[in-house]
Amino acid sequence: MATKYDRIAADLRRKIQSGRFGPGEQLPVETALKDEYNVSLLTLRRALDVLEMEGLIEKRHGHGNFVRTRRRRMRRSTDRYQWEKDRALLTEAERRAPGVVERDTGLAHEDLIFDAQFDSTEADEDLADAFGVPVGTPLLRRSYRQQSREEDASLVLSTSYLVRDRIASNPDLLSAANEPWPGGTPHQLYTVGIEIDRIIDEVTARPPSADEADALGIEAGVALIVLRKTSIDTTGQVVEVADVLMAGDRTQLVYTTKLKRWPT
Amino acid sequence: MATKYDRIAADLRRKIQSGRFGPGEQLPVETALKDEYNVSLLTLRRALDVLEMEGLIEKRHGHGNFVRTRRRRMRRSTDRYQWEKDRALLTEAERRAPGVVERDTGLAHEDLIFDAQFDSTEADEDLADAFGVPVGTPLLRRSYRQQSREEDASLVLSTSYLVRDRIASNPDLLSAANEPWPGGTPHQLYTVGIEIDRIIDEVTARPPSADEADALGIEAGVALIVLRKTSIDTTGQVVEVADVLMAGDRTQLVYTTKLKRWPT
DNA sequence: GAGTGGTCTAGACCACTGT
DNA sequence: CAGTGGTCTAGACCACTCC
Repeated sequence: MATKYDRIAADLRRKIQSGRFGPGEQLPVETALKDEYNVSLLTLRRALDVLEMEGLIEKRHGHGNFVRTRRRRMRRSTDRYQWEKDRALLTEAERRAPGVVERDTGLAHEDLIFDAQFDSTEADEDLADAFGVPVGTPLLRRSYRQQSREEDASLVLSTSYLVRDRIASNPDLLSAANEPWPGGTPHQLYTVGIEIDRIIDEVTARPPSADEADALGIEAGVALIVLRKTSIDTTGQVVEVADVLMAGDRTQLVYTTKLKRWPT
Repeated sequence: MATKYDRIAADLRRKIQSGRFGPGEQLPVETALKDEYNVSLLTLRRALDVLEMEGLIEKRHGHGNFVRTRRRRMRRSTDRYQWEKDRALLTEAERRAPGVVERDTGLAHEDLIFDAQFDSTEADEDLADAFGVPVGTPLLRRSYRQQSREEDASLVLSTSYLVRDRIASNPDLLSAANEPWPGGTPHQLYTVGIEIDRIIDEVTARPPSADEADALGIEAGVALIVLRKTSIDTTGQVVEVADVLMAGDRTQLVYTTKLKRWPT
């Protein structure tokens, strides 16, 4: 037999999906629902937890429980990679034009909060393997946060790693004070003679940890898209490894695969 | 101030990540932990819920709470699309060789459970938009489940849509009895004169609904990768739309983007 | 059957949100 | 300040797992 809270959740789910409770609408208060279903408050709240986890409702402390409305999604397509690379060869004035984030989100520059922090670290086993360098190799770690001002929620949290020795010839690259860098990473690498040849995206998903949920401004019931982006230069060397975290409910990754034609 | 369960969860998290409790190891029983932290059983269990949601521990009813071990991941690369397309031109004997799922998972055919169900439906607004046809257009819906026998957990749940009229010239394509079809969808389409030119993957993530968690054999604390795969033929028409659900903790999608070289 | 986690209750008190 | 959800307790009883 299903549990009480499962049956209550199923009933409410049905009412939401049938439009009995519409998007954005407030559910009856918990004490009323508890009486309606003849259960204890805890059991009723357990049922609501289920729906929250499924992303169907949103709990607002001191306010009420509301049916979730669909969020606007940021589309992040791989076109961005070619676009960003091409931009690296433009003049500085041209590179100062709106960047790749504005392109993905369709938001104006003023609506975005940008934050960068740099520090030094050493390659652990995972990163050493990704870069093909010995464990302990000095790395530059760059943490970025790109947040939409209006929604008060972070869009993207990314941590980028570079092998320190390979970029040290341009000291400007070592300081977060120069961020946001016009032209982005492709241009930064260009200044030290590196051209990116291909980029490998590895995508998984998982629930956010407490810290990540906080940093990304994610509510319960939102999954995390975890993207490891590996950039390889024209000599076949891995030059950048970036771990990118995005809220699953407001992000859509788009990948197009062009297939070779059959022989006629 | 943080809540009691948050502080307990943080303490246990630290102990897990520091190796104080190693992978696969059983945590102390709940009554012991409750006494150790001087809280009620419910509060202690709330702390464990947090860790379960983060995928750090696994609760086994009647047995104990265990530190999660990392799962083996299925890599699903876009190479599969070209590989599958090329296979459509082979002889039937060759097409009967292990298919794309075996290729992704590295599992033998005998280790896989395959299940297909076909039925008829009509294009709703979403699908009509995707196909570029009027709402109400008759569609063939094909639901597939591919499951690993040994892990007793479904790997992939996918729902594929085809415009019925475009494939009806080969009645064999309308019956699930002919699944698994040697050579897969690319060969099926080949029999009605369709060649796929490119495939667009749109990736998002969200928590599973109760049904989906059940169907995919997912535990709490696992996110769902949701992939919409749109196949476009050489005339620019959308020929197949598939919604693919995968467990986020055991799937890794791999996309490689080759960039054009800078002019020298 | 002994030991484990899962569900559920009734009630107290705290914290946040709006007017 | 009234109304909402959030945390916490102590204790009862049920369901699963393994020996």
